[in-house]
Amino acid sequence: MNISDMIEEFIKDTLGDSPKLDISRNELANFFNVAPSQINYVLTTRFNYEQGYITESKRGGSGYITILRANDNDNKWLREILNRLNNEIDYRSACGILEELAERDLILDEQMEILKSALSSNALANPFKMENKIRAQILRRVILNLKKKKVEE
Amino acid sequence: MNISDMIEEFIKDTLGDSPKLDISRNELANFFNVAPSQINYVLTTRFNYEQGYITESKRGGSGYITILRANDNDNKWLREILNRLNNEIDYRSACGILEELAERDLILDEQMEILKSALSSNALANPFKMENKIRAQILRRVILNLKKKKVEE
DNA sequence: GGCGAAAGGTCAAAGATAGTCAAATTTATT
DNA sequence: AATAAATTTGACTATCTTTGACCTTTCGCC
Repeated sequence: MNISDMIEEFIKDTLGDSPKLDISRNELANFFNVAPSQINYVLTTRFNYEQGYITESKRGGSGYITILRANDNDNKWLREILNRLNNEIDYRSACGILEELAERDLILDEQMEILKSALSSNALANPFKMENKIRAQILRRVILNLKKKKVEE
Repeated sequence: MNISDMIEEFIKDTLGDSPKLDISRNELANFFNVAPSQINYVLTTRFNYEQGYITESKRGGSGYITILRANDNDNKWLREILNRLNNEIDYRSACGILEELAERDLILDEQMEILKSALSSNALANPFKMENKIRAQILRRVILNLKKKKVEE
């Protein structure tokens, strides 16, 4: 386990169940005997949005870094998208949204890819009834895509 | 017996009965006095998926290679699953399959999670027609889950 | 308001691992 | 012996971590 991992663990332990934690970059760096910028490294690699965290900070005298569990209820864009999704959406548009989601680091590229396969016409074809049937088809398509990838490699 | 065979034997001995083993590529190479890339050679020729193993690794400071036993007959298993998916499948079973897929490193954990949300009853409810409607619902559910996750953690 | 100290931020270089690929060598087959 | 297959090596690449020099923002004091 390297130092970044230990700092990550320390922060998570200290955070515990609470929704937010204030730290002092310099103190933390000092405690672990690393360059202050390594704290930034840990934050960007392990406490980013994708991992479910958001950080805020202030510089200058009595500066701080706050680590928050991400809660993006007020993301306008997401709300708009959700509205649009009350209706239909074709495959191309769905892909567009997925790409935006990935662009904004709300999902991983891998997740985007796998969802594209889940949402492809191929997967959703069967037009009539039955959640279970459709779900089976989606899963089937996902697995077929996995196999294809394997063959291609 | 050539060196690759000896490395293979060494790894298998060290692995013993346990399901996984961490090694350091450089240390191992050093121990056997071979080029580090020979470790990769041994891994790809003797510890690959067909032989019942899966490997994971991380580069950089305190990097590692993990050797895991793969469950046998994955291909057979995949084929069975695909057969089953010609019919219906309920949410619990689908999750079971997804977990197996992740367990066997056929999909990432993140992909498993996102597919679970794509396949939830919530997502597939609307029983009647229209690929596009259902797709919209799936995407909607995925995004809602993104939002929920941040709150729950 | 201006200045300087006290935070935190950025970015690129250096260090530490692991991966890839193809050439060279050795071993097995025909 | 000739050819094919497996092994061994090394140069080059990719990724993750650690460090440090330099930049920006904020606050308190004059």
